[in-house]
Amino acid sequence: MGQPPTTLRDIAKSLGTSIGTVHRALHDNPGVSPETKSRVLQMARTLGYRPNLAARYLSSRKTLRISVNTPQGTTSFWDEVRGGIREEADSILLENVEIQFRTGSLVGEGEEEALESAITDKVDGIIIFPSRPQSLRPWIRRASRAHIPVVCVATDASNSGRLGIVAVDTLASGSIAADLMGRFIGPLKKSVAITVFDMAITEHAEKYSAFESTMARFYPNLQVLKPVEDHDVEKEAYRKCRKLFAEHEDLGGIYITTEASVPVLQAASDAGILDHLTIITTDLFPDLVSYIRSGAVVATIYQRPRAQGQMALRMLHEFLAEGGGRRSNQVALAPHLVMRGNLEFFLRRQSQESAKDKERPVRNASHALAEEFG
Amino acid sequence: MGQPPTTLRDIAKSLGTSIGTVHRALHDNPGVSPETKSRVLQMARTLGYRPNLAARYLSSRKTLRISVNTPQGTTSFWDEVRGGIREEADSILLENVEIQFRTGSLVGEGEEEALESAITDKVDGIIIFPSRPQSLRPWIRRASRAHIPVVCVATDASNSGRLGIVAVDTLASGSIAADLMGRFIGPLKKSVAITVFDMAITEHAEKYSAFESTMARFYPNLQVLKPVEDHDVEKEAYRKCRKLFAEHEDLGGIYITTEASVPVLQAASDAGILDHLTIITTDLFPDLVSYIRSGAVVATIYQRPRAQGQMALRMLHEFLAEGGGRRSNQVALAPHLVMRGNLEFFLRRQSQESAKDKERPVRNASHALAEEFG
DNA sequence: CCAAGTTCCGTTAACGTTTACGGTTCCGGT
DNA sequence: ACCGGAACCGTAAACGTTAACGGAACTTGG
Repeated sequence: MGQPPTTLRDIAKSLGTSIGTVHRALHDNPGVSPETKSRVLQMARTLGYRPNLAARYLSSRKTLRISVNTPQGTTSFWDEVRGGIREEADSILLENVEIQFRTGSLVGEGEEEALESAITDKVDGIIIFPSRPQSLRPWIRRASRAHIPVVCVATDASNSGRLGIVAVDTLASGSIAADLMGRFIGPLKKSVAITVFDMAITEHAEKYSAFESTMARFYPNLQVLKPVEDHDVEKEAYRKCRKLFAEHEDLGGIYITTEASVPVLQAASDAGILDHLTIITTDLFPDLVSYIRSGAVVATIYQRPRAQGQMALRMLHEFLAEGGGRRSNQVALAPHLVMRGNLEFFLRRQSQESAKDKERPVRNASHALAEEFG
Repeated sequence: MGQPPTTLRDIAKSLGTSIGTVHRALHDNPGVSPETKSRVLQMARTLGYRPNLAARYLSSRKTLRISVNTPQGTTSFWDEVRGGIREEADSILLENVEIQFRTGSLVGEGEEEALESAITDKVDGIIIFPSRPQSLRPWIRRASRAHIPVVCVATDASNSGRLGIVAVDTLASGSIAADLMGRFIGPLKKSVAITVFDMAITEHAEKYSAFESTMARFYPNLQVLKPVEDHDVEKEAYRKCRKLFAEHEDLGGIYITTEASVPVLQAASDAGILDHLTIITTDLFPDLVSYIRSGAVVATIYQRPRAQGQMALRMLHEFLAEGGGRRSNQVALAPHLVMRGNLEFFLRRQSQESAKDKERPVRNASHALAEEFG
C-alpha cells in the first residue's frame, strides 16, 4: 500500500550519478552542468521525489528565523496575534523556528525601517501587518526578490509579491453585522452608520460594501449612511461621530469596524442616544466588556487575532519547510460573534490563553529584539 | 542565545555509560538495572533532555496508525469531520501518519465492535465519537490500559481514561442561541422550545441548561419549555413537535440542536406556523440552505466539524510524537453563527473544502477499511 | 609544456536516534 | 570445573540529507 518513498540515492542510482550531484542540482547550487541538472530534475519529477524533512533538518540543523512585524496597537489585538504566532511556533514538531518580534510602537510608524531591518538581517520569512499597503509594497517586493517569503496579516498588500494573506473574511463580517442589525432594529424606517479606518484600504471598503449590500437586500427600510473614516485616531472618531449623531436624528444603529470603538460609544453616550442605538462593534477587549454586559453593545464581531497569528505562522512554516507549499495561500477566517450570552466563554478563553503566553518556556529563544521601531 | 540541546550521547558521557543503555533506560526497555535506570532518568532530567523528533523519525521509520471511529450519519457532519482529519494528517511535516477509517453506517450501531477491532489491531491512537458514552466507557478504558490514547470528538466520555476531548462549547452554543432568540422575538410574552438528542448525554443537557439560564437571565418574558428529545429519529422529531406546536399556542421560537432539523421544520410548516416562529438550528447542510435563504430559519449554530477533526488529530499526534503532550487536552471550540447574510461565505467554503477532499492524493495511504461496522 | 585555475562531479563524515548484535559478568546446576 | 543462560551493557550500522573536501578533466597564461 505504498512503496518506500524515493530518496536522493534512488535518483542518483537510476541516473548513474552521485548523490552529491543530485543534491546540487535540486538546490541549484553551483557546480553542475546544465544538462545533468535538467536530467536530475526530470528524473526527480518522474520518480516523484519529495525531500525527507526529518533527514534534512537533522543534517543541516539550521533554524528558521522569522520576523514578526506588527504594531503595538491600542488594544490587545496585536498581543493576541503575537501570542498565536508563538503558540504555533512552540507546537511545531521540529523545534527549528526562532521568532523575532519587531514591534512598532505606533501603527504605521517605522514600518518600513523594521521591514528593511528584517531584510538586511536575512531572516527566512516575515509576517507583517501592512497598515499602509502602498508604502510597504516596494519593500515587500524587495523581500520577495531576496527570496524571503512575506505573509500579511489582517490587511492585504496585493500585487506585491507577498506569499500569502491571513485575514478575517470581510464579506462575512460586514454581512453578518448588517443582518443582525437589520433584525434587531426591526421594520422601522431608519438610517444606519458605519465607521471604518480608511476607505482606501481594500478590506475596509469591502466591509462597507458587504454591510451596505446586505442591508439593501434584506432590510430596505434601513439606509446606510456614507462611512465615517476615523484612522484609529480617538479624537477624530469622537468628533466625527458627534457630528454624525447631531445630523441624523433617525439613526438606528452603528457598526464600528475600527479599534477606536470606545470614543464612538462615548460620543453616543454624550449625545444621550446610547440606549436608542443598536451598536455592533469589532473585536473584544477589556474596555468593551462593560458595554456588552450592559447591553449597550448588542454584539461584537471578533476577528480572532490569535487564530490569525497561528494560521500565518503555519502558512509560512509550511512554505519554508516544503520549499514550495501546496496549499492555498489565502486564508479568510470566519469571524466569531460575541454577545452577552456567550461573552463569558470568550473572556475565560482569552484569560487562559494570555496566562499560557506568560508561562511559556523560552524554548524557542524567541525574544524581543533590542531595537524598537517607530 | 541557547546552547545546543542535550543528546543521548551527552547523557551517556556525563554518566560514563553508553548511548544504548541510556536509550533503554529512557524507554524502560529490558536490560538495564534499576539503579542505572534511575541515574539515567535523573541525569536526563537535570540536563533537560528532549528527544530530537527528526532523528527519531528518521531512524525508526515507523508510521503512526490512527483509527477514526465515526458514524456515517444522516448529514454531512461526519464527512466534514473526517475531511478535517485527513487534511490535518496531510499537513503534518513528518509524513508518518496513516489514518484508518472505521465508519459505522448507523449512529450507535457497531461502535463497540469497531473499537475492539482497532484495539486488537494495535493502532497507535484512536479518534472516536462515543454516541453512547456509558456503553463505550469500558472499551475506552481498555484501550487506555493498552496504552492506546483515545480522543473523543463532539461528545465526551468522561471518566473513561480518554486522552482528551474536542467539541464545540455547549455553553457558548446554548447561550448565543438564547440571546439571539431573545432579541429577535422582542419583549412579547411567549414560550420557547428546544429539541435535543437525549438529556442523558452531558453535552445536550448542558446546552439546554445554558439556553434556559441565559433566557431566564436576559429575557424573563420568554419561558423555556422542557426539552423535546428526538434521538435523531426523524419520525420521533416530527411527531413530538407536532404535539408541541398544538399544545403551545404562544410558542415564539424553537432552538433545534439536533441533526433532525428538517422534520421539525416540516412539522412547523404543516402546522402553519413556520413564518411565526423564530427558528434557530444547528449545523449547516444542503437541506437547510433554502430555509435559511427564505428567512424561515433565522440563524444556525455551526459546530465546525472540520475544525473538530483537525484539532482532534492534532491533539493525538502531538501526544504520540512527544510521548506525553504538554497542552491542554480539552478543546472547546466556539461555534460559528450562520445567517442569511454570511451564508454564501460558508457555502463557498464548504464546497471548496469538499473539492479539496476529493482531489486529495493518497499520500498517506489512508483508505477505508474493507470491513464495515454496524 | 608546465603551473594554476575552473568546472564538474564523487566521496564521506556528520546530524541524533533506533535496533540488532556481541560481549561481558555472574549465578545455579550438573 | 564446566557449561548454559540470564542479566546487563557497549558497539555499530542504519535512516536520508547536507556540506566540506578532494580529484579528474579541461582550459588558460606564461
